[in-house]
Amino acid sequence: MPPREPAHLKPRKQPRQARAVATVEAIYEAAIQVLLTRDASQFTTTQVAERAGVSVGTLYQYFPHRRALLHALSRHYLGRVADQVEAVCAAHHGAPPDRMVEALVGAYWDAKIDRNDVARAVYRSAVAFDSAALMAGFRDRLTTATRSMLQSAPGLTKTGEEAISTILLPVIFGTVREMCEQDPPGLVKAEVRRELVALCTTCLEGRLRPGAFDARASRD
Amino acid sequence: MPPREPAHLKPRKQPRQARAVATVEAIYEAAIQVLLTRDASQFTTTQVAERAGVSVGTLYQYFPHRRALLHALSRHYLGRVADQVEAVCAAHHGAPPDRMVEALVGAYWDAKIDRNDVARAVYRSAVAFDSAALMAGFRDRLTTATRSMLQSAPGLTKTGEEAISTILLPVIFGTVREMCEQDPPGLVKAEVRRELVALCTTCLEGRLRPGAFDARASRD
DNA sequence: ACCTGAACACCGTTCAAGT
DNA sequence: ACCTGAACACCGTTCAAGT
Repeated sequence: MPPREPAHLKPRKQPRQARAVATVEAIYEAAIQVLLTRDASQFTTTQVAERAGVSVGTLYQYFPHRRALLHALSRHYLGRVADQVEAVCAAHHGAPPDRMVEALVGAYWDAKIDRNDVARAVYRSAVAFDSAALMAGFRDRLTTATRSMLQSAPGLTKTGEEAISTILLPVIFGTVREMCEQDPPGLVKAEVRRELVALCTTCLEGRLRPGAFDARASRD
Repeated sequence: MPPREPAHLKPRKQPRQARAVATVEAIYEAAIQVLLTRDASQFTTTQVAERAGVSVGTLYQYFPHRRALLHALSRHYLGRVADQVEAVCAAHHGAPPDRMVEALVGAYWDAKIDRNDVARAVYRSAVAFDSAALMAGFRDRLTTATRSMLQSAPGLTKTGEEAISTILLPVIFGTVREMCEQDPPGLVKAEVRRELVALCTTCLEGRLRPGAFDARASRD
């Protein structure tokens, strides 16, 4: 379980009946749509409620204020991405280092880029209000999962693992974010993804003890 | 000269007298301060005007609406960053490839991280309203400057230059952005910067024609 | 338990009046 | 040429009334 959110951002109450669940789902979906319109300052509770097909009062039954809605939306989405990346990392414990990197970049890339629209909406909402704590928690989860995977790598020293975690994650997070926001043609994205994997792999190989290269040589 | 901005975002009029120039400066400064408060949705014209020590009416004399103010602020700042990077790129035409990379990363890093507060404010304003065109123009300027520098590199083939431009800039932009927003301790930042330069240099070296390594070997 | 929508305070924007 | 601040429309949020 991630840490509880601060009281002022907590959802006001949980839906109990089925139609209430549907209402909350509709509000989330509407929020994403509205966030993706040109001017994010048009993200008004009125707009969201209207698009969700409920009255403002209903929205305020579940979310104490606009920021709480944005917070819940980001939390929901970032949690899912973290789940996916954690699973992939866990599945690659003990794998050859280059496979680890490929898996990590791939998992994060897919989670973000495949739902490009949601990712962009969340990036927007994340700056529209202050979500530093939320993002920090997200980064922590991925950092922990990554480091624990890397620590299981054959031939990677402890200092090598530390150094690499410092640079690897900012590079991956940052590059993927750039792709989400620029949203270039598919071919360019594919090239960037390939190059990113290559870049990170090279970076990792520089940290391996000499003998450990063998684990890789057997592949291509 | 960069391309003209769309009519609806143009500043309403230019200050002519000295006190008017001071007024506009004060508005920019106040806007940055307000953008840096916890909740960016509190970026209200009332707040900005109050902090700048002028009345709302004055603000609206120069900026037709809130978004135009944000746009002008970003434009002003991004223009300065692009100027700096372009100058550094121009100064390194014909330099050894690894010096080029170091200079490029360094120039971009310094421009962003040294004025961390302004950079964060601009990142916020850039998503608060739709600034896709502004950002695209900024990227284009830096891409052009970078490619023209790299084309002058001894031993770099044309396809090598293209491939590297595709990956190099997203990685640098993305990583620096992560650092601006996380704002980790100085030591961590220094390490990330060092590693980023190393990463990009390695990436570049992989594209050089064999003989060209000599240009580097003579350094360390 | 859930939903509604009128009501109030506040912010974006305008404009008539001032120096 | 520049500045002011009251005025109007609209959005965030509440709450009394409904099923």
